[in-house]
Amino acid sequence: MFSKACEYGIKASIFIALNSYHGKRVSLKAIAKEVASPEAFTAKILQDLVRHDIINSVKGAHGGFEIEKNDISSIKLEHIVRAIDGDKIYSGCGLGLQTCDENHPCPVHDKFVDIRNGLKQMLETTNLEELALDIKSGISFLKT
Amino acid sequence: MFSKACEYGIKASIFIALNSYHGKRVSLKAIAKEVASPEAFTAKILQDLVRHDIINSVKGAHGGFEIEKNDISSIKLEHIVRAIDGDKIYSGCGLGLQTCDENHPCPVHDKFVDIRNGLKQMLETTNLEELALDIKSGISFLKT
DNA sequence: TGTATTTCGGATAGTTTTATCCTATTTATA
DNA sequence: TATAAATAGGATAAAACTATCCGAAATACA
Repeated sequence: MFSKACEYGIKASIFIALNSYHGKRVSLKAIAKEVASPEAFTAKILQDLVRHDIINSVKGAHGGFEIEKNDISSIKLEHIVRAIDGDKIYSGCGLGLQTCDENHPCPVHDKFVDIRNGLKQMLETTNLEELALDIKSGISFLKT
Repeated sequence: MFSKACEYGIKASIFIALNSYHGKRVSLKAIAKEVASPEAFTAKILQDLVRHDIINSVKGAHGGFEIEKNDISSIKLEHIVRAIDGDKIYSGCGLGLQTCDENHPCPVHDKFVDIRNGLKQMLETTNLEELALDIKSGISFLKT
């Protein structure tokens, strides 16, 4: 469903949010360890998220990544997915037709639209705060 | 959502079904043209579908691909997707966790399960006959 | 100021997916 | 039987995705 890059990006963002909530900045190394992702690859993804203004980075000693406390609840999964995977999930026909709409639908257009709208809805309404809180309270997990 | 291979496989199967409905066998060349897919790559995918007993092939002059008329309505999209992409869509965690279930869920487990169940439901209930009939009546299209 | 720490960014490598090419094999028909 | 038409299948190439490496730049702190 999501690319590996996107999976890592989402998990990393949750972990950063969780720590930023307590005013703690986290390093790449700590992130990669906590979300079980390859460090160098994760670095690339975080750079991407920084460029898209979803997370902040601080270089140098005691540097690391963080998220503006006030932003945590307004960052939706959608923003992360768009930053990393682009519009792929949103646009485009389920069967790869160049133009696929009500007037010229592919064979599964209607059925596919329903499912994608569900995914869209989910990504647009799920924010980092709720996901981070679930981790904090031990309801959900970032690895294993 | 689906791999290219899967997209081509579904469209090809619909086109074959459409023709088998009228007792017409179709060639690889005709299929690739009608579904706008690369010929050689499509050949590999069709071989796969033949091996999985979803479509039949006939070698030699006047050969081609066909589907048992009686099977057209019982072949679900699920069968095609499974043959080509395997269990990928069904199994596995949305965020790539090795174990992700009710007891040890990833942060998006519940939300993800809902969406995947929708997809699953769609693939399990959609059969080749209805899709082929929509093409036949000009309601939907296989290319462009 | 020097050093350790840490992100940034370019280059490169490995893996999977997508796509092509060529030969072998099978079959209908003249 | 010879020939043309098709699929089968192995080898290979191209592209995309995943992953690693290393030097540069920035920063805190002794």
